[in-house]
Amino acid sequence: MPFATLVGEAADGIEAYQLIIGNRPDIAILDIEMPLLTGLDVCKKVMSEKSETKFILLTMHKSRVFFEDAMSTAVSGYLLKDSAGQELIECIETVMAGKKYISQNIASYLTDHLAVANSDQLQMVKALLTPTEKVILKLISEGKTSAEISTVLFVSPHTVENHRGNINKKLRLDGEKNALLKFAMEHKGFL
Amino acid sequence: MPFATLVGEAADGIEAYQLIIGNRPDIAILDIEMPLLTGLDVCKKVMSEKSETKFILLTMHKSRVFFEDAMSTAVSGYLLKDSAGQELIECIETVMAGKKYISQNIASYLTDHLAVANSDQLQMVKALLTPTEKVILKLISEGKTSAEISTVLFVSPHTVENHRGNINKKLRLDGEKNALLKFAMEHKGFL
DNA sequence: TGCTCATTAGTGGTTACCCACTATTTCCCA
DNA sequence: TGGGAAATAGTGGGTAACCACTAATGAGCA
Repeated sequence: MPFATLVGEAADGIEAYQLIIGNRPDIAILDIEMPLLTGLDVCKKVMSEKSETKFILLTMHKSRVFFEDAMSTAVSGYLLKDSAGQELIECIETVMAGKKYISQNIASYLTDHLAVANSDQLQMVKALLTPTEKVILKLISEGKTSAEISTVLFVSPHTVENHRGNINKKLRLDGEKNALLKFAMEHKGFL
Repeated sequence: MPFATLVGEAADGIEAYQLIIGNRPDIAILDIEMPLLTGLDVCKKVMSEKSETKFILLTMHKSRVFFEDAMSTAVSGYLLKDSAGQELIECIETVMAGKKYISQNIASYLTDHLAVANSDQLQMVKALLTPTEKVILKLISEGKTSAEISTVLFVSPHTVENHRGNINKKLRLDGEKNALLKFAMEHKGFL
């Protein structure tokens, strides 16, 4: 990054949008929490107009919703304000090189969040389910039907259904129809 | 981290395992690619014996399979060999503080991987589905049944079923029973 | 104005999942 | 050696998802 030119600063989202459209910078660094338009709104609006501008978003919160939204909007960088000072240069360089960069804090938050899936009901899985039941749960998480599972395990479909029932009871997946499938898919990768 | 004592180095997985069991270090830094036992194998083996040792894994590959495996084994740190030099100290400090640390490179790989979900069928979603169909798909991804969706949208259950059928046709989710639910849950967060 | 598409609503039928039982065999452990 | 857990297999019944139709209404467009 030999040169860096600051084309402007904006007080709110609309101003930011106009600045970006007017100057077409390589990189726009936006606060998610902005008046009028959020950083994400600006980002989406600009991207819908075939801009080459790459976006780095700053946020105060480790909000999962914002993060997932940002990721699906193909944002290039995502920084927590806490760490923006130390990481900003590295982030800009990474983004200029065409790669993505997310805050180390967010990264650890993500793994923590994954670890969250490790608590509650996943504890029950490990504690309560028998080996066969765990295998079946894993196969369910891969989208297999009871019939398919029965052919994989060389057992009767009835047996698989029976195990499903037992798993449902143990995990308190009461009532609703595809509760087990939903549970299995939500915890995919941790079974 | 005032003091650091190196309790030993190992040439293969079994040696590493014996060293860890014999010395009970605070942190074990393991190569995933090792002879006899992989770093993950060693990690699992030690953890099954109620050890307090925390694990940092090194790998050459950005393999998703290994990463997910490591995460579900509650590994504390995960570094690419490329960046191990710069990141190792920070990683150790983070892990000693009880938090998790994953390579910046892996983090960006993960976001890239999320972006992968953006291709193929998700393109079809955006291109082919009508607004109402997208809304319904999103509600399905949240685990709602057709009946629940019909009450949310103030329409007949038949209408919802009808939309489901159309979505299935457009996305070529032929045949299998809960194909739409599976698709919706797999792409949760990107609808 | 006619055409298409989206949305709405319905009928009828199949299948997969779930629920509540019973029952046998095997294996481990007190 | 008896008791309990796990795996196996079955019967019977309910509901949700899917499949294949038909059909009316309204919006947008050539």
